[in-house]
Amino acid sequence: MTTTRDGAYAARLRAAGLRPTRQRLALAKLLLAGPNRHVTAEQLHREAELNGLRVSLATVYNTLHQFTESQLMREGVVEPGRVYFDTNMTPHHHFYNVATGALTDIDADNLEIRGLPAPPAGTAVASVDVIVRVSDEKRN
Amino acid sequence: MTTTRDGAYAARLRAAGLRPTRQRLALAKLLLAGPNRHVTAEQLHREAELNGLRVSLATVYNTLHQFTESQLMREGVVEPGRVYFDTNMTPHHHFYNVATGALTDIDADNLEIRGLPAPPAGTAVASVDVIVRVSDEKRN
DNA sequence: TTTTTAAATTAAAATAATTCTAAACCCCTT
DNA sequence: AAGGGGTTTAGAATTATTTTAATTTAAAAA
Repeated sequence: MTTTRDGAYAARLRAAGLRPTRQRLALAKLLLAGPNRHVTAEQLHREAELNGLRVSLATVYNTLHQFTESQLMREGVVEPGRVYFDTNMTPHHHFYNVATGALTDIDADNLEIRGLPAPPAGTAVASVDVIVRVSDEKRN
Repeated sequence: MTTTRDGAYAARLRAAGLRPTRQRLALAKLLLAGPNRHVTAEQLHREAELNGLRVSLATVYNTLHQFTESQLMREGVVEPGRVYFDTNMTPHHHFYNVATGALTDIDADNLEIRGLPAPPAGTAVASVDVIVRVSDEKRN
């Protein structure tokens, strides 16, 4: 009965077809425990090291991409050079604070976009991404 | 009366506070004559050379950024690594063909977004960007 | 268990996109 | 025509990311 002594994250990784290695498990825990987050590879790498995990940056990149392919998270850009990985897999959009770089989720459920023209001939809409750029108010 | 014998592009550059140098004039002509376009620095560089203009890639980057600062065009990203410069200065959004990379403008006038929540405390909306990802239809 | 195998990890090199540097150049004013 | 400061340029440097080739490790086979 001690055959499959496995954590919940290991199970999720296996379900995604990924072997639950030490580094993948640790990164999954950092990313997927607690609330949704937006991270860069560099940030996650630093965070991992602070938590005592020794991983190369290349592995962080690999892992983030694999997680993205496996639908455990998704990838996006808000402006040139600002790539982030997002653990929120529900349909949503973003507020993007141009001053701080902070991203805040906008639930797609309450958002309605009307007046969208037909997509170019021969194509069909796959997804819609809304980025609302915000800046500090009161500033003149 | 022959004092200001200047083309229309030279005038636009001057108005933007940019000296109408040979390369800036040539790039402005390539970019701003004809219909609106979406280009990468690399593309514009190649195009310039095909048209007999000798410019370094660094100058193309500089020029595109200067034009962007001067509101002659704007800059955007659709996915990591895909940065483009857009000569359409009217409020608009984009269809993005993920297969071909093609961008098509969506006039913002007819588009309505409702249900947007209040921006994070202390911030105000600066702009909204909608990217509609499309892919070839009929594909299964 | 031990062995085997294929996948995962790593450091380091490679690549891609963009920016910087310092020197040469050119637009404009005088 | 000349001078000066902005502009261009080749090439080096930087940043972010990917690849490589060797080493390690998880899982399957023996």
